[in-house]
Amino acid sequence: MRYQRPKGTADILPGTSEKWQFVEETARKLFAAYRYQEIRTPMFESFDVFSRTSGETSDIVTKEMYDFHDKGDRHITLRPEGTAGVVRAFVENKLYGPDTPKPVKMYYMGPMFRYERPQSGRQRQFHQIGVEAFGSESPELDVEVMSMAVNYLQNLGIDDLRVAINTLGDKQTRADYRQALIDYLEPHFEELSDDSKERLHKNPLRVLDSKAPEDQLIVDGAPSILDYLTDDAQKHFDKVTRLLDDLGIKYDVDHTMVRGLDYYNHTIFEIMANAKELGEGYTTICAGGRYDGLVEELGGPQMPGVGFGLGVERLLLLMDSKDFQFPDTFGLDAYVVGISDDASVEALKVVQALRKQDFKADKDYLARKPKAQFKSADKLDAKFTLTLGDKELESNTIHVKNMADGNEVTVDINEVKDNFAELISKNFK
RNA sequence: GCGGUAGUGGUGAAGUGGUUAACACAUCGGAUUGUGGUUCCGACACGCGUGGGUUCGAUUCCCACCUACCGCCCCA
Repeated sequence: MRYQRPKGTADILPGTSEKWQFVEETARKLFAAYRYQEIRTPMFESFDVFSRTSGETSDIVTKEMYDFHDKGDRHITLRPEGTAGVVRAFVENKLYGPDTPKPVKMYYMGPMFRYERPQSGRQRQFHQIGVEAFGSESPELDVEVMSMAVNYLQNLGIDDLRVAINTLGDKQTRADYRQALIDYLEPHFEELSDDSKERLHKNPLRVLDSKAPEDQLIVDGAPSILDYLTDDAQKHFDKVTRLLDDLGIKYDVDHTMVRGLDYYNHTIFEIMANAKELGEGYTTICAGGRYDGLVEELGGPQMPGVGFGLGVERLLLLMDSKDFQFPDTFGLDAYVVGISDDASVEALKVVQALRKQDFKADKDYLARKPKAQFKSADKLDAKFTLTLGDKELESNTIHVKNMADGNEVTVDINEVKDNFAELISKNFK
């Protein structure tokens, strides 16, 4: 064991990669139905792209980012999330222009990087699937994005979902609320956990989702952001909840839910699922929200946006815990046994002919004895085992056996080479 | 970055300061010279995460490091 993979990375091996493909395929199909198109952006960006969008929250930028200087002394960051890069591309390629119909709807999937201590479902290289929609302030788009996320998870067999929503309102709302929160917390300063003492002035909203029990007590009595919404913010939020009701999407309003980033406004949401593999109770699998200021922040015009991201590793963990039945994609249709050097050559031709007909076919490449070859056929879960020996070679025939019921028949070899499907329907039930 | 637990073959694992590191599964070979999923027999650890130390001798004791898992910070 000379070399090992870097800390916090994983090899996705055959047997598991099929699950990934399935999850990705499901996303592509569903997102297409919503008219979202794929965008592929670089896996690394200039450090500034992320430091800018992450809003100076020092921990994220200094501690959690995978960054380095390249040979040209450019400060590079391996993307820690999808949104910033998509927004950068949106601006750089002027997708805000009149040529692109609004809203611009895009999705992405791929690896993301965070320099953190690995735990189950949290790795340094992990994968996200996400969507972003630009160019509409309508609450309807908020709800479309949410419903798409819910649909997606349901399609993957995750049904005991909890959708939690909240609003961060507009700038005015947040400024008012931030002050109100500080005013409330300051008298309790000494009772707060050390972490929350830190957070109080840096990012007071973060105190709200502290896990420390002593903080919980104080937070319970804290003012709610819902009482500080401006008229516009209130209107937006009301519309969102009404639309969710109309669509029959169940949700809870959690006024203590916040985001670590400054660019979010109005609707934010998290979708949680219940699985003991991911910890006690409901844990977040998907998170998203509206970010009307972000395009501008990266040098574009004033252009609203909304989106979500979800972690694929956690999703897969969840599906496994629910014993989700992935479609079987690696079953073999035919295994061709060749019982001599000559027969082996002919077997290769048969295998090729079958593959051309779109059957999954394979043969032995280790010059193994017939016995071992038949074992392989069984092991590989082949539906049919075709046998070629000197006997068959002479008469230009081939032996076909249905592995499920043991029925077998000897036929002209060209029947297999020309139309295997017809041969099966003719000879086997 | 901080704290805790662990690290033996392809896999699950037992075990000991000292000649051959259990057992099971898987794999390969044979019984059965052309038919599988059962059975029987046989083979299968460059040696016990890496490096150093203690010792006559270490996989077993000590130290450092690496990695995994759990918790904290963080969670875009």
